Formats: sequence, C-alpha cells, structure tokens
Amino acid sequence: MLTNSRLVHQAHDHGRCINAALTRALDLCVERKARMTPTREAVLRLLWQSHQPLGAYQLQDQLATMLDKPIAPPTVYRAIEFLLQLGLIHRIASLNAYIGCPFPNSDHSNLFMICNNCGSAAEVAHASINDLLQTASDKANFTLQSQTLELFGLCPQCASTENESK
Amino acid sequence: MLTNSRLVHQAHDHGRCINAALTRALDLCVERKARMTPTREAVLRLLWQSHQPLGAYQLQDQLATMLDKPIAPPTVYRAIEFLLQLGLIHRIASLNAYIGCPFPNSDHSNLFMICNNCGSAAEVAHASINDLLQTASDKANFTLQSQTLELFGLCPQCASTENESK
DNA sequence: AAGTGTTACGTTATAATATAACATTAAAAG
DNA sequence: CTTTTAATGTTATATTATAACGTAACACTT
Ligand SMILES: [Zn+2]
Ligand SMILES: [Zn+2]
Ligand SMILES: [Zn+2]
Ligand SMILES: [Zn+2]
Repeated sequence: MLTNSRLVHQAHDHGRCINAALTRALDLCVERKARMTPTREAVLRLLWQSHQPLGAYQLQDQLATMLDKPIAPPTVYRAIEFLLQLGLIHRIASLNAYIGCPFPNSDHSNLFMICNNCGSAAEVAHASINDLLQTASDKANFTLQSQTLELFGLCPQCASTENESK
Repeated sequence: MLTNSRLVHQAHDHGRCINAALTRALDLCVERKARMTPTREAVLRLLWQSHQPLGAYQLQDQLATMLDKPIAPPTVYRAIEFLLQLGLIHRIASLNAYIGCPFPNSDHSNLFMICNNCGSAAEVAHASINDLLQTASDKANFTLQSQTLELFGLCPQCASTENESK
C-alpha cells in the first residue's frame, strides 16, 4: 500500500513535497518531450501549495495574483489538461477540484481519502483493493478500464480534534 | 454481492424495474412520512426509464415534455434533492448525473459499473470491498464516512459487440 | 537567417451544471 | 376555517467547463 497519507495529515517539510513534485514533473517532460511552460509550472506549483485539492477558479485567482495579470479560464483548463495527461495531477470528481499526484509513475488506479473537515486529500495506491475491484468486474463480465475512488471522512488530525472538543 | 448488473446489461422486462422502484418509493414515503408529489414521481420515473444515468438538464427537458409545461432548474434539483435524501436515487459524481437506486434499503456504500460505450450503470453492493476500504481507512487512521466508487469500462453487451467488430 | 509547420497562449463568448432568494400555492394540522 | 408548514413557481445568478478563432512563440528545415 503506497500512500502519502502520513505526509498529508501531519506537519512536515512541505517544501520538499513541492520540490520533489517539480523535479518529477521536469523529468517526465524531458522523457515525454513535453514542454513545461511558466503557466503550467505555476499551476502545478499552486496545486502543490497544500495537500488540499483546488478548483479551477481558485487556481485562476491565485494564478492571476502569482503572474500579476488577468488569466482567463481556458488558460487554467489548458494547464490542467496538460498536467492531467502527463499524470502529474488528478481530478477529484466529487469536488470538481484538482490535486498534485505524489507518485505519478505508479500505475494509477488509486484512491483518495478526503477529509470533510480540513479538505486534505491523501492518495493511496492499494493493490489488493484494485485486485478485488478487478475480480468483481470479471465476475460481472465488466471490462474495467478506469476508476474513480473517493473516500470521505475525517483525517487523523481532524478526528482527534473532534474527540478533544467533546 | 448484491447487484442489478444482469438486469442492467441484458434484455429484460423493464416495466417491472419501474414498477418495483415506484412501489418501493411509495412505501418508503409512507414509512418516512414524506410526500411523493407528481413532480417527484415524474422525476423518479424518468430516472427509471433506462438504466443510464440522466443529467439534471436532460431531466428538465423530459419533465417539461412529460408535464407539458415549462420547468425551471430549481424544480428539477428539488426533486433530485428529495429523492437523494430518501436514498431512492444516486448521483454519479464523475458524470454529473443521476440514477435510480435498485435497492434503496441496503446500507449504501455501493459502487457503480458504468459502460463507456452505452452509458448503462449497474449498482453493486460488495461487502468485501467495503470491508477492505474500511480496513485501509483504519490503517491510515482515517475515519471513513462516505464513499464514491465509480468504475468505468465496457458492459458485457458492449464488450462482446466490440469483439465482433474486430 | 528565412520560411514553415506546430504548439502554446490570448481573448471572447457561451455551454452546462447548480443554487440563492423571494413570492405563491397547496397541503396538513389544529 | 384558519394557522402553519411544506412544496412549487419565478427570476436571477453562481459555478464549472468548453468552443471558436486569432496571435505569438518555438523548433525544425533549408
Ligand atoms: Zn507536503
Ligand atoms: Zn482533516
Ligand atoms: Zn430494468
Ligand atoms: Zn455498454
């Protein structure tokens, strides 16, 4: 079970997360002969500002501030599209929001654990869950191609805070 | 593993599906002292017209035709909201669409198998997947509250058609 | 360096999904 | 019957996402 859950839910040197993500991104661009332009890098940075998914229009606002010029929606969505294609970010369907992928090299039938309180989202690659989903699909004669798995609840931090306040 | 997968993906007496759904809905309304108004019933019927999820604005169009008068979005969303509350329908987050629930009495941490070709969506209650998700959550100290599980691929029918055409 | 094709970006408009706010009507309760 | 509550109608608007078309930057050939 590969996960960034501990990093997401605990204090940590987040600068490292960002740097690691950018390095991986640049490497991947070289490998795929894709171009990491300033806008794309800015969006990726913004999505790595925290471990909470951001909506496209939040990105738009922050991007406009960051680049100090007005940014139109297509600019944001183009960068998102590019980063999604490369597998550097994910879309969280139930939130209409986007988040950086902590392990863009894995095979990516991952799930997210999303905190209803603080909004943080941890990504989890869980082989046996995937196996089970595959088995269930096989049994139903369903040809599995992709999946959206989003768990909602309370992250460790928020859960313990809730308990205190009782 | 409780599922309507066979019904969804095969020819069947769909009138039965509709009638059964309506009966269950009326029963549930009595039980919960909720009111099944004409608009709500119409929306539920529309969502049971097929085993494919419908968007809110598709519902709006069809509802307007069905009731032969203009229908505004809030009317549709109110009916959706009501039916969601009662657990009679589900929202498919990755499609922004809604579908009737074939077993509104189960405990409802279900998953969907959605055909990328024909759009049909089968609902599956799979205890061992839920157990595994619960275990994974526990391990991560994540307090699981709800989940969105949407599998995409090819339904049995569409998969075999694809094979033929090769 | 100049030409050429490709990729990314800018700009405007609009589509698609969803909700807020307030007025009106219908139903249930007393 | 009247009071209260629940449901619906109506208008406007918020939020998310894309279409269409023009321009600029880049990269490759000659
Ligand atoms: Zn971090
Ligand atoms: Zn939290
Ligand atoms: Zn049916
Ligand atoms: Zn199909």
